Amino acid sequence: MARSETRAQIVAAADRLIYERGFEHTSFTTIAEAVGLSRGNFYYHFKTKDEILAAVIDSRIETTRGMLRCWEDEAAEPAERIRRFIRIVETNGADIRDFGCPVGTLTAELAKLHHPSRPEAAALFTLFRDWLGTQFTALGHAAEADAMALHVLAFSQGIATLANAFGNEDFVRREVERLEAWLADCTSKSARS
Amino acid sequence: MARSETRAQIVAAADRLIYERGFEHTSFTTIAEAVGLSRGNFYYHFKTKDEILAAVIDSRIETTRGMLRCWEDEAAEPAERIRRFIRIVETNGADIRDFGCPVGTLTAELAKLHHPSRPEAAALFTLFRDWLGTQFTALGHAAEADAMALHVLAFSQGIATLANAFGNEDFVRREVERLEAWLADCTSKSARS
DNA sequence: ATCCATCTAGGATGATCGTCCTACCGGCTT
DNA sequence: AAGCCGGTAGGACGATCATCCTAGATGGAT
Repeated sequence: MARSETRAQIVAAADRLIYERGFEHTSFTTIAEAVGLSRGNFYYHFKTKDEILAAVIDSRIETTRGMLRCWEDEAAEPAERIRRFIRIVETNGADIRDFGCPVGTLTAELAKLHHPSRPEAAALFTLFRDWLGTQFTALGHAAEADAMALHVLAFSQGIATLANAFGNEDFVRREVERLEAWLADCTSKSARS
Repeated sequence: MARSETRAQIVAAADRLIYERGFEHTSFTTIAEAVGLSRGNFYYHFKTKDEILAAVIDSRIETTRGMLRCWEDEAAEPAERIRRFIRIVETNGADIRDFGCPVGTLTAELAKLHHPSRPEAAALFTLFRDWLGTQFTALGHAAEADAMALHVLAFSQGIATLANAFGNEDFVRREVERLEAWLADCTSKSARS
């Protein structure tokens, strides 16, 4: 198989495994078995475990960029775009209940490990933060756009954490509605002004 | 030294280490060095690593119970009690910026590990949930008390996660104010009815 | 058919992990 | 003084980890 193909397969498998089991608890052997390759062969594709992590984070950044672009294409209205973001916790409900938010849990783990890739993981948050900020600016809240973006981000993280802890889907819908109500309130204010 | 004393020392050291580095990344050796005991001596006090974790969680539950009782003693007003809870993210600001919320990060890690002590860790959340629910009931919101408790809990978790990711203290204060404003709105509603 | 670059398999290495065992020490009882 | 017992030290154990190396397989170009 071509080098890049195998690499992509490894990254895809590692991505999922790191999400499900955490970075530290994901071993070379586990990834190798998932891809169907021999353990020793990894050195040819990735020299260190940290290199795999970096590739996974890069891949996630690329995927996220694509998702944001997709939301921009599908929805012209900034408020509707933000709603797309808010609803991921429902869309990916099952995964979040089982494994939490991929971004939040990875960032938290890397922080505890003092891992060099921690800033890159946090950059995933920044991606959402900036994109949401752009949408709030478009809604006419330029001055508070970043604060509002962080609010939406934080709220979503909280929902994900508790959904994972309690496994309660009623709660998720309720909090999503609460956040959407807050958003509707924001847009009505911007329409008035 | 008496058995119970050493045990308490081990639990205290393990508690802190598990918070700072995560459960999996905290080894027997690390805890032993922190307490100043020999590695092998642990078997006398704790037969397995999971046993230490269970003891740490029990200790945290007891500490939390004490903190909640303290808030009840210090503040007669339910709204003020809830505000005490909300402000932990500021009180423990430095720790949260470095290591996140002790409850949230531990629960998330144990979920990924499919660890048998996961329910016990989640019970820490339940402790706060029930206590907050009691306060909201006292405020006259019996019907939505649990939902409101979960909302406060989720909000706090979100703040903690992002504070850890971005290390931004302005954000923490802003979101705390937002949550306190929401709470003030709730109490004014209950006063009116 | 030969050759070379690409890719793979599988084992060796040293470190660290949780776990366990046994020899030891010091203070108390008798 | 003798003996016991709660507490300790330190090393051995097998497993697993990330990493590294080397021998072999594959397949297209010559």
